[in-house]
Amino acid sequence: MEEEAASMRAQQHVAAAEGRGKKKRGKVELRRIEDRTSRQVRFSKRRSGLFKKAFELSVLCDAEVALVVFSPAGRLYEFVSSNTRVEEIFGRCRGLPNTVIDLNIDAQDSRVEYNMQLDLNKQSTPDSVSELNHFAEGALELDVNDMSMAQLRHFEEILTDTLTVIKSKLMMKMAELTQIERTPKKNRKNWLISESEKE
Amino acid sequence: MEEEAASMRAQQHVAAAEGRGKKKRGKVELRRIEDRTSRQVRFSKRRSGLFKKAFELSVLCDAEVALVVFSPAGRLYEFVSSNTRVEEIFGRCRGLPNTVIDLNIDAQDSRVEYNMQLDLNKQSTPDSVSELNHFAEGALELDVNDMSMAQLRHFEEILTDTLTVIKSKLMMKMAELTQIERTPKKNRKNWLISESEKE
DNA sequence: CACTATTAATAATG
DNA sequence: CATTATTAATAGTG
Repeated sequence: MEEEAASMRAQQHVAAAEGRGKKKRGKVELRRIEDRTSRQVRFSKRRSGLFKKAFELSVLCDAEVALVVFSPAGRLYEFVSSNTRVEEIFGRCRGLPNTVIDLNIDAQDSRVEYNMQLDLNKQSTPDSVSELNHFAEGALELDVNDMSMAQLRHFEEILTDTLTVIKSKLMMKMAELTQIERTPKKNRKNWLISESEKE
Repeated sequence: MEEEAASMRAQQHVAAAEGRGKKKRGKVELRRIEDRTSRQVRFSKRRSGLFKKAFELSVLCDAEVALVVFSPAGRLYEFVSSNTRVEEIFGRCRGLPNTVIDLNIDAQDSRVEYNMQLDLNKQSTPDSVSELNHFAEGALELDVNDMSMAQLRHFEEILTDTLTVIKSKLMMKMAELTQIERTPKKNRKNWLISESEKE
């Protein structure tokens, strides 16, 4: 009775569309759930699972993950790993009135430590990156008229210096990693995004 | 080796996970995988699973799902359930300059206008200026040695972006002071401004 | 990359 | 909303 599962396992990525079977417990046909109540329940459960998976991927593999889900009711749920490029983009979603920022990580198992580390529900993350985010947001929305020329220049100077330091650190780190890296078959030169390639 | 495993499935709350060093099959500690090869493998597998889950959620619950994943190597994977508002957000993600935003004031980049529009609706206090200055000064003394590659890149991006804005504001201020102000430009396309929608 | 033993997710149920 | 029976995901391995 596992032949279906076996065949599905062969094509992991896209397919999963077969799902034809009896109404056993843990099995579900992959099509739109008609019953509204049931659909809502499934949505909540699966959304939690999906966000958890996204979180795990970001932690385990040090990947940058951004996930946005609009519920059928139009509610917005989002998850952004702490250090990602698209964070500021998703930040625009927060302006929506019906916005709900949700990160439902099960805090009852052994992953509590990491939840505390990456808890996005709390705004008081003592992370330097988060502080920088706040800092940047504030800078982006700062009224230019409230800053004098001197202030602006001072600000610019500080930012330039910091950026210089960051860039040098980046280059050192890159050189470090490329040196350690021992995979000849894959060209890992793309630290800047090139979305057209697949691996 | 596996003596403690199977029979009891009642325990769901595992608080302390650090003491157990057994390498069981389906179990993994939720922390960054150090081995690069292993991490890459895990990334591929879990990415597939995550995208599959996202796809299933979108189909089953008729939800709008948008998922973006940057691999540790910097490669971009994305999934968008349908053409929604989210899609244009992600479309913006592709177009985001990730290195240097070369913005000169003569070009009248939309970003500048975006910030100017914000200025009209917002009243900043002079306190925010000094606050930001303090923040920026503190940023200089951040220990970047402890930051990961992704953090550094993100940091760099934030700084670059902020610096660009500051520079443009400087130039605006200069232009304003020297009274070479131009005629107001026509309304350009909004730079990712989400209007309030609800259902 | 295919396979299998485990764990994790979750559909149905109380 | 908690529990349980199933299925699905996946960690380790050849």
